[in-house]
Amino acid sequence: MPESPYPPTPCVLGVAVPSPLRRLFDYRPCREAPSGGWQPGLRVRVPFGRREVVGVVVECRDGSALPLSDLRPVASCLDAAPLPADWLWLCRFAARYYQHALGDTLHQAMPGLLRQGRALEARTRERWSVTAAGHRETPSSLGRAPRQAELLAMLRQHPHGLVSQAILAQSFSRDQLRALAGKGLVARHEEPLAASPAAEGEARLAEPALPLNREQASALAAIHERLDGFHPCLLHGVTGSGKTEVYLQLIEAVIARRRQALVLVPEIGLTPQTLARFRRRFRAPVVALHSGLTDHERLDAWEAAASGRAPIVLGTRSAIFTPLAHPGVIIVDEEHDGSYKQQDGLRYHARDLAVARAHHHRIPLLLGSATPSLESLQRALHGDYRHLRLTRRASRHAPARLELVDLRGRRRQGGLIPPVIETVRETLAAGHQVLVFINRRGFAPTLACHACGWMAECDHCDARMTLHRQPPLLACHHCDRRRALPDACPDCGSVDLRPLGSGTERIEETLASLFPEVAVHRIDRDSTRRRDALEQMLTEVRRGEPCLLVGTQMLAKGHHLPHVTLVVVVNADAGLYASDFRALEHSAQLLEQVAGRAGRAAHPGRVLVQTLHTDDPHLRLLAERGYDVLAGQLLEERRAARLPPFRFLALLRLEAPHEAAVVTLGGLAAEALRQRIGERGLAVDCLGPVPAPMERRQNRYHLQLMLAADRRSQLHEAGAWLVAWLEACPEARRVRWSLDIDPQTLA
DNA sequence: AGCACGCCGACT
DNA sequence: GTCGGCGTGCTC
Repeated sequence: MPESPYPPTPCVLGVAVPSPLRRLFDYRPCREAPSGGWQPGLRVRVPFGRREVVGVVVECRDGSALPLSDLRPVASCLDAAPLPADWLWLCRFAARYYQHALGDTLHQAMPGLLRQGRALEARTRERWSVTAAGHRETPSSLGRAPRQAELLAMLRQHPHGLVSQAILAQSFSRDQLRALAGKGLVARHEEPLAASPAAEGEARLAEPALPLNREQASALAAIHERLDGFHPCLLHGVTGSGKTEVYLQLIEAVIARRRQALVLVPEIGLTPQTLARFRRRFRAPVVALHSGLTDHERLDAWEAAASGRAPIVLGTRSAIFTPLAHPGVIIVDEEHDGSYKQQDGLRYHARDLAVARAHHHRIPLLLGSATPSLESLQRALHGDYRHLRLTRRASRHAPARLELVDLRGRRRQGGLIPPVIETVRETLAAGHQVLVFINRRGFAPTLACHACGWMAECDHCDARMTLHRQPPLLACHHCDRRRALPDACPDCGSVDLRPLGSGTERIEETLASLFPEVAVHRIDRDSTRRRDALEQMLTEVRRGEPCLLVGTQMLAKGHHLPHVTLVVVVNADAGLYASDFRALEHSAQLLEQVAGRAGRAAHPGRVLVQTLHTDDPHLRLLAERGYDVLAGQLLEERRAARLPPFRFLALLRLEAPHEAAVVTLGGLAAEALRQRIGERGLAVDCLGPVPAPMERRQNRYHLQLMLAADRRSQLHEAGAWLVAWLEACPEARRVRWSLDIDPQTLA
């Protein structure tokens, strides 16, 4: 039998197709095989039902469970080479771990243009700069080529080179460039189109590294000595202890080894300032991935990272899916931040995927936080992660202690009690700035009738509507419903309608009337809706004039506010007494973050925390001994209560317009699952079904079923079985359901 | 998720 | 007589 002259062609391609169906679809290859043969990772256009979609080849097999004659052929192959293997690996891992459809996972992890079937091509620009030889060269030696001499002279004016476009615009030619390059006088560099366009024109000089204190140096050394191999570290450093400087010097070491650094920051952390700090620091391009990019920019960034041309990639949650040709380190800043968890679709946690990815690549992983999540802290204490601590602040001052202020029986003015207002007055008089923190936007949490007790409620949710004044309306923060303010109580007709409680707008109003002589800046989602509004306000504030800042957690996280010396927390209780088992952890993190805004520069700071529960043991522990001690205590409580991180959870959420459908399905699913758990002898607890904390949301009923297990593998098995059962269950077709692995909140 | 098929209500 | 509501079923 003569050997076939063609590369072996599999009979069947297992293709992941963008759909919630958790299985592959088999196709026959099309006539023209891609040059490298059929391989996993190639995008294909395939007929699917009555339409054509872009899928990804995941398996190349000899046969199919279906008769080959039933298979439809691939319409066309869209790639010459497969999409990056590390990307494909991560998507497959995430789909398996989060029990999500692979086709859907791949689809959402791909830049939009690739989803649409666009070709993946390297889009770069060339930069030309003078070589050492070019600097020594005397222009006269180019006597017979005056244009080349002029070109060389021009390039000498630009120490960091010029992009081809700029050179050609000066009516020099590509031949002249090539001629100089041929003589070794200039050199050509290719750089990603997506990187650092802001640096164009401005001096591309790297800013020098800052000197490290002993703790920073030893943290850096600990990572530096093991740049090869999986090496997870928790960089646990108080606010202002210089975590970022450690990141920057680590990145420097990584890119010096020609490897890439992937840096994740929380959603509100990727500010122009952060980006500018990275770009100033490195001569190498910094590629940023954020929501403001166009589809083309996003694809360019992806390609630059995948090809290895982007040494530093900085992005939010979804950036964990950026392919890397030469991964060198993954850094997750503020690793405890809730924005790393995707709350719909593929419900992944970017920090957890970062751990998996670093392990896969055998590279170091750095998780940084002043207030680590209990998950990461436990792993560090247990020795799974190296625990690197930074306890010293760069400023002379010790971190401000929380001072608990008793709200009981005190008259409040816009939420603040007289002694607190007095302290605000003194601080402003001393020429400093004050930050007032309240985690509620709007004017007041609701509008109430003083005659009959009626409160404004949302028609679509089990929730009160928030009163806004700018513009005046009632808004539901759980759905997008808005209503005009009623003139009278809809129940009793009384006109005595009053705001109940305080939000940012009301505090702003009160403070403006109490302190007419200083500016009051409100910073929340409503006031910063306009792009750059936040940056403008912060720039104004950093000028240092005495002023009042009123804001939600937007203001609490990360921003450097050197002139703030007093922080007031209007009400610490809201978060402390929520039903969610992570409520305490999250409010402690938030309080510590807010407190960290006080006194970062020349002056020491104070933090006043108003509460009705000055005797609350957790709050006192936080105030008296700080986050770390409280976190230790919380870990013990979690251990005793058999909650994460000592146990693993998965939450099945069910939702439908009609309550009956959800309740029926919830009951059936729980029953079926319990039976299965029994049959398989799994140590998995199935709790519920119970109504979700807010049963009705956007006019849909929400129910949930909790799975808990000591062992991940058993939780995974139970979850996988439940998902398969639901997919086959006819009653589940009219109910929207999703399984949330490692749920962050129970809402 | 799409997308079509299919069987019942108020309109040019 | 049709346009269109969303229930049900299917996608290699």
